[in-house]
Formats: sequence, C-alpha cells, structure tokens
Amino acid sequence: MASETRPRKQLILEVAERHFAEHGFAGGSLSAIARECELGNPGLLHHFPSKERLYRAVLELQAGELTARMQALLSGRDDLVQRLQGFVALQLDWMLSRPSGAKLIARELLDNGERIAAAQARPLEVFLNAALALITEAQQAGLLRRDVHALSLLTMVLGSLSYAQMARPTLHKAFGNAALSEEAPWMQAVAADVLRLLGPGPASSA
Amino acid sequence: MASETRPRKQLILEVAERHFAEHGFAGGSLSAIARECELGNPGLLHHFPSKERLYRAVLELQAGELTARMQALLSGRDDLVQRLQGFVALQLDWMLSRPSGAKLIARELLDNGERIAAAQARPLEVFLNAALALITEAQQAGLLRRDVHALSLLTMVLGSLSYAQMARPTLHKAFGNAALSEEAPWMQAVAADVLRLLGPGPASSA
DNA sequence: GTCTATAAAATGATAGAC
DNA sequence: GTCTATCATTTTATAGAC
Repeated sequence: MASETRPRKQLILEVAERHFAEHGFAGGSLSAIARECELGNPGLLHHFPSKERLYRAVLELQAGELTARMQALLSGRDDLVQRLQGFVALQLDWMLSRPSGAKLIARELLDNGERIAAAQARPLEVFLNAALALITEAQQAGLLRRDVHALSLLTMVLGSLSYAQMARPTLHKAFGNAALSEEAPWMQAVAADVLRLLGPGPASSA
Repeated sequence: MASETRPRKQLILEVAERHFAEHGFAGGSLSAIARECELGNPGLLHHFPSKERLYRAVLELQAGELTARMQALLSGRDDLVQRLQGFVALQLDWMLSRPSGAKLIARELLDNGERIAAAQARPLEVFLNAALALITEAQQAGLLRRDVHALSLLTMVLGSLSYAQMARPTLHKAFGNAALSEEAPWMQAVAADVLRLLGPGPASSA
C-alpha cells in the first residue's frame, strides 16, 4: 500500500539539493523546487513542513553521504599511506560525483551562525574528527610534514579543493587557461598537487 | 555646497558590505540596510538605483581595495622573498582588517554565473594575474616547489585562507580547540603554515 | 536628499475540498 | 497526497510632496 511515497520524497530532496546549492537558502524558492518536481507549493510542504526543515534534510543527507564514504574508507584494511591518499581521493570523488554537495556545505559555512548551525555541525563532526585523526596519525608516522599544525593541514586539504571548485569559473575567465575549462580534470590536478605538497617534499632541486 | 553627499554614500557602502557579506545577495534586504543607515528605503535608492547596482558597487570597492594593496606590494623595492611572503601577509591582513571582504567574494564565487559575473571578474582579474605572475616568478627562482602547478599553488594559498575564515566557527564547534576560538590568531597560524608548506620544505626529519 | 504613500510581485505557509 | 484558494508578509521599486 501507500503506493510510492519514498520516490516522491527522494525526488524532492534531489531537486532541492541542486536548487539550494545554486541559489543558497535565502535565494532558493519553494515554489521553484515544487514546480520542478511537477508539484504544487502545498504539495511540497506536505512532505516537508517548512523551508527550513527541507533545507536541513538536504544538508543532513549530504553530511551523511560524506560521513558514510569516510567510514567506508577507514574500515578498509588499507595501510596508512593508502588511507591518506584515499582521503584526498574520497574528497575529490565526492565533489565530482555530487557537485552540489560541496557548494551546499560551503554556503552553509558562510551562513553559519545566522541560522541553525546545530543541524549541520553534528553530522559533519564525525567526518571532521575522523579526518583530523587520520592526518595526525600520518604526521606521527612521518608521512606528513610535522612542522605544520594538523588543523592547518586539514584546512588546506578541504579549503584547496573546495575553493578550486567554486573559483574555477572565475579563474577560467581571468586566465583563459585551458586547464580550467572543465571541472573534473582541473580538480584532479589540484588534488594531486595537494597530495604532493603535503608529503615530506623533495627539497633537493633548486 | 552640496553639504555632505560623500559621507552618506560611503556609510551606505560600509553598511551594505557587512550586510551582504553576512546574508548574501539574495538574503540581503535593502530596507534593513537603509534602516541601519537611519534612512528610508527610497532614501537609499536615491543613492543607488537598484539592489543589483548597490551590490556591484560594494563588490567593486572590495576588489579595488584588494588590487590596490597588491599593487602597493609589487611597487615596493623588496626582493622576491619578501614580496612572496608579503603576498601571503597581504592576503591575511586584508581578511583580518576587512572580514566582510573575503566572505563577500566567496559568496560571489558561489553565486557566479547565476548573476553578473562581468562586474566582478574584471577588477579581480588584475589582482589574480599579479598573484599568479609572482608565484610563477618565485617558482622559477626556486623559492617555491616546481613540481606543482602555479595555478594549484595560487588556489591553495587563496583557498586555505578563505576556507580557514569561513569554516572556523564550525571547526571550533566540532573540535572545541582553543586555537580556533578567535579569528586573528587562528588565521595567522594557517597563513604561517601555508607559507611553510609552499617553500622547498625540510624533508629531512622523519 | 529625504520623506510618505503606494504599487506590483513573490514569498512561505495554512485551510479545507477531494 | 495533491489540489484550489487564500493569507499575511516582505520584497524591490516608483511617484510625487517637501
């Protein structure tokens, strides 16, 4: 019975994810989301009682996805080197396969304090703690430079990739560089460079 | 004559800068800005004919400030090492002295394509080109690692600092780390670590 | 330059039929 | 679950007095 209640809700979440990522919370319109779902405004509000709740649901789903990928990585029996490289690869894959996700979270970071904050800090907390623990472990094992704070390293990994995605169109316009014309190869290059930079570099050739 | 037309316009720009940085373009309200200027809505629209135009003015002012600082740095007679360190210091100082500025630009990067884009890409272009030229020069001089793309290095400098600022509250909530409780010392630490990482690292101690 | 008054549109949300 | 109809609010922007 109940025919097909799940797909509807899921469709709304998918559409809302793209929509909020592109326009932000304030800029997003329930009616526009509903329209894209071929649904009336009240029809949407039947599934999610308010704009705030829909937004939170989208955000939590995204954080959940990220955390799940992280846990899958950590539960593998890979050695430390592979887990470290896997962490950057994970971040990259997530951003490429779900381009709305990182934008959504970047927007939330900027809006933070202005709104909820509680709903998003909690799910992300698991991911962040796991990531920082991995970096610290790798530092102690000598796989990462020890003359730099672990928190800085984490910020540089997340920040570089996130910024690479959001600034690409602008950088492309400014430089006209062919390497910037498409998202995937550009971000892969940045991810590889980040990984190269974090390790105990060459320092020889000068 | 004309009593004091400049201060009014300037006050509006200052208030609008903070306001748009905090709420974004879509989330910002002309009436709220006007109220904070102790002015009526139409009074504000007399100085700037539309919300879009006010926002653009704020953005261009910010990009201009950044470019001016950059040109001041480059016109100095410092050697390459000092100019390179000065570039990171410049970015840091700008973000600390005008905390709205970087948030504003981050928001614009996310909104980009959805709106103007032309008004902001142009002023930023000068800054970005100068920054990339400096990085490339430092790479050729052996001051920066050469096994990493210059564009990646630029992205990492800007991205790390930008992300450090916008993610600080969330990171603080997640880790409860004292180093994250205040903006200035946290970002100074990240800036120092970025500088340390970009150079031809130690690579010895393991 | 700033005001009052107001237009015109869109928003999030509710009530109630089906 | 989805609809029609509607409400209350807020938004940007304009007209015109002062």
